[in-house]
Amino acid sequence: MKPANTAIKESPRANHLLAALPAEDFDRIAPHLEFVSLTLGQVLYESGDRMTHIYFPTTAIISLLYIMQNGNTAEIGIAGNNGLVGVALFMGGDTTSNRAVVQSAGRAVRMKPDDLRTEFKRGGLFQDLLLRYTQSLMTQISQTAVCNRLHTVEQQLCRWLLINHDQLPADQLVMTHDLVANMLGVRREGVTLAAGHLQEMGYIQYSRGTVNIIDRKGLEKACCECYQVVSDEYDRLLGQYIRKNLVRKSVP
Amino acid sequence: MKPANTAIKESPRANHLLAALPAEDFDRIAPHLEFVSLTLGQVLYESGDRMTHIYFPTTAIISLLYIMQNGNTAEIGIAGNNGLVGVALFMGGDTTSNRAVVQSAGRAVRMKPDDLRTEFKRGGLFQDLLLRYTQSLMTQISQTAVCNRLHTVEQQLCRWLLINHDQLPADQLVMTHDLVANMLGVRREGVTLAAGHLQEMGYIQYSRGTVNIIDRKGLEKACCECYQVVSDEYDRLLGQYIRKNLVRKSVP
DNA sequence: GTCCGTCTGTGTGGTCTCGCACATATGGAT
DNA sequence: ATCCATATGTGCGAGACCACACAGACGGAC
Repeated sequence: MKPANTAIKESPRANHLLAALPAEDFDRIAPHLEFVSLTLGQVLYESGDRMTHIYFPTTAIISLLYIMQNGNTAEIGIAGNNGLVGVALFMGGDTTSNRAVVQSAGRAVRMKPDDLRTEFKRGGLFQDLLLRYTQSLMTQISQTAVCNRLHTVEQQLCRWLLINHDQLPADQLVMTHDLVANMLGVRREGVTLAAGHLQEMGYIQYSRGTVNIIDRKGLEKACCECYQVVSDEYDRLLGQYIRKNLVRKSVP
Repeated sequence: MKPANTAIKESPRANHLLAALPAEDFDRIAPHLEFVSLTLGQVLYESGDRMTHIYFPTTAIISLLYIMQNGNTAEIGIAGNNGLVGVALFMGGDTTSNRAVVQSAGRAVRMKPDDLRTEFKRGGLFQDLLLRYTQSLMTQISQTAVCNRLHTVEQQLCRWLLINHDQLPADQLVMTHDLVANMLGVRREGVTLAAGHLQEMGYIQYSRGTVNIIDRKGLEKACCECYQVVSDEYDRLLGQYIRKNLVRKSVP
């Protein structure tokens, strides 16, 4: 169920985008990469902040959260070892109107804006990868919009669990109902209810802040189509670049 | 209320992104632009279709619609004379998982993918503009996600009316409740109710497929913050490039 | 003027989610 | 072992939206 090779997790190459670069490109970029450890709840940047780095998670998972004026929150995207955080740095805006917060503690490599932009301007494969990833992120956000409109809390919880499971080496997630509620933009009680049902069905097993994925297939069945759509689109956009031994769990 | 200069509507420069280009860049691109008339309901591309052109609307408005497997629909973004349709062509994916449909009949200029990519690869201001616009589109989609989760149909209807109003020369929109319902991903009756209330408040006046914006300020007050957030972010990202005489109605 | 398709108004009952209140359970700290 | 902060379970009334059904109103075609 988990990738056999754990040693690779200690390299920047544990990030799938960086892993997709040929040695020539990677070697040029590598000196500009800095390893950092990220703790649960850590904020990488606030809405409107000028970003200080672009992050390529290796084992951490980062949430992109929107915070309403009244304090309500809703997640619009997630990036783990299959992505990056900080598209605004190469898209040109330097900031975005959301917060990036560490969802699951772990490590990432990061890069300074100037180094990033220099490399981006070269216009080669690195640029292609970043732009393609950005498009896949747009798909993810779009699908979140649709999902928010049309699907139940339980379906969305399934989707959220699957997305996070994809980026983790194990079948255990660290998350309280309250935390997930903030991500999904719903009440804590709603999550308790949905999670209770999923546990009853035998798909997950949870207690006090940890959730174990017992039956992934079950979750996939209980989920709306949104998970698969985003997953497929990521594969279509980036699958050709991503090394085979690093493809996600969900691939058959 | 409407721009004084209507002659400019007949030029590709009626599109704000094209208008932002210095003569030197524009003259190089102009020979590759083709004027087209778009009719209400026309589909520019289907989900998964390889796009045949990138479109820069001059007077038309295009909706980006997601269609669920069960036929439900929800709009994820809109592009009028302040934007473009077909970001996937320069982002690298060539297709997206949504449908682009003409929301308001009018004209646009379009460009072939190869010509577009050639110009994009030059890496100058044109590339900057396209990437910045893409980031603003991401903001729009993000905000749609949040709005779908947290706001009422009436608030969303206000937002939708304001966005469309911004791109139109007059204060009249052609739209049935049913059409808007498909855009917002809600029931037709829900739109009737919300529209009835807005009419009662004296903000709009409608009958059989046309809506007149009577009191824009009123709509802005009845709206959620989402409209302003997206509007401000567009200005931040692109305002510096857009010619002053073409800025949107909402600017004070 | 008449007809007919389309657009809009309204009602009923059901489901989902909300906000709030409070009870219970768990695991770490002492 | 005990305590306590945190996490989870549950109940209740309200509101928003749903699906479905059907009535009325308008406007273009003839």
